[in-house]
Amino acid sequence: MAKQGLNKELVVQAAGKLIEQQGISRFSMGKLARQLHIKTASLYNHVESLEKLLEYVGEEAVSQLVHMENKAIEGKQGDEALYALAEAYRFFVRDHCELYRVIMSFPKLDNPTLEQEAGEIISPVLRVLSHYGLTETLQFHWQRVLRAVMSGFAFHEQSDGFSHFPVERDESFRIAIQCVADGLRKAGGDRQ
Amino acid sequence: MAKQGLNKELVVQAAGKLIEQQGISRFSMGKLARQLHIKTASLYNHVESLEKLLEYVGEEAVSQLVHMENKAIEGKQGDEALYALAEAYRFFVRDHCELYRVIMSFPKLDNPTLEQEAGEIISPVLRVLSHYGLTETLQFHWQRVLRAVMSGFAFHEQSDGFSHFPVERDESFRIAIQCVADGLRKAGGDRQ
DNA sequence: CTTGACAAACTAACAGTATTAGTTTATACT
DNA sequence: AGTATAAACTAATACTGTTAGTTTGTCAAG
Repeated sequence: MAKQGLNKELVVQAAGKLIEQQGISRFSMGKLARQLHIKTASLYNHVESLEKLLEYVGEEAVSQLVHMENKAIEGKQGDEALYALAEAYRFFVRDHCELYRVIMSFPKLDNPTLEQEAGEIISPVLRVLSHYGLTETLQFHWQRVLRAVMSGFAFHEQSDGFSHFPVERDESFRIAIQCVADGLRKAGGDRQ
Repeated sequence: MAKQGLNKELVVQAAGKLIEQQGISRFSMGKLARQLHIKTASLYNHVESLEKLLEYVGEEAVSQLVHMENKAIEGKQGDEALYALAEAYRFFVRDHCELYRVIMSFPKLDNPTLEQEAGEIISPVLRVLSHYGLTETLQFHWQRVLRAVMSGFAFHEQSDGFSHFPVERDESFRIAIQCVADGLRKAGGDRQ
């Protein structure tokens, strides 16, 4: 009624906040609408559907993650950059686990926008790998390896599959990244 | 009406099949009931809720996965066992990706039954690690590393975050596991 | 200043969701 | 043969996302 200056960006932003607060499982169009002081149906003036909305929220979250990764590695090289990258990923998942769930629940990345964003996602990873003297082919392979380690570790840590063991998770993380660092040196060593 | 011999096990089993066929996003109590030729409300004679049902389906899926892992590594040692374990994990996720989504979507593993099953999950991993001469502490750390690599790789491969690169995913996988194998040898080497 | 266009809110309705309470019914055991 | 019990049922509730059609507010052109 009051016709506030509401648009798609603000709706997506509010959705992200609500998901982060209450968890994705308790999120609904109705709750989002109430938070914005409009009726549920009015949301459809700004987003096409719940599915699309979650896609937008996910894209926004990925952008944030990539931004933090890039900030973390700037000015760094070699193992220092590698650790900084992995740590940024880990802390993002820790601090925004519900948003991370949204990203992970995407069915398939056949979306053109996401496909474009895939380049963004990989960019900081390739930047870190560039200091290890890999062939282009090996860069593609190791980019997969590194991303698998980062996301696998972050996911398990977040879902508590790790907790009840009598060893520090920080140390497990250090060992995991060190393992990748050693592998990278071995793979690129003969060209440096 | 016909009062078939329906019980919790059969319901969970049918739910798993339906999820695998149609995908978790298209699953509902109504569809499951129709498949079983009963009314939706009758399902609640066998399971407490949708959430619980998915928990049971997930537990069943984890059991299957662990069984395949154990079968894959039996009679093998060292790197051969390591590769066999990781491959079993990878192929399970590839062949049952919708069930894998159910497992991954568990909020937190504070469930006592899941906590118990956590031992099962880790058992084949520890068995593989036992050949590398690690201290007990290091075994706990490397169990986390290995599981992170396996699930991280499988997840990314399944969600297509890997596909559009001009290098083979099999080779990326080989490199990832080789990296862990080298790391394990380095970590356990001084005690063997 | 009025008119018109347009976006953004609304109401009303629909089909689908999980779930509960209360009731019938078939089977198995005393 | 009678009864207890588990498993089906019907009916109802409160929510879910979504669409169509309608009112309303704002901004720009005549």
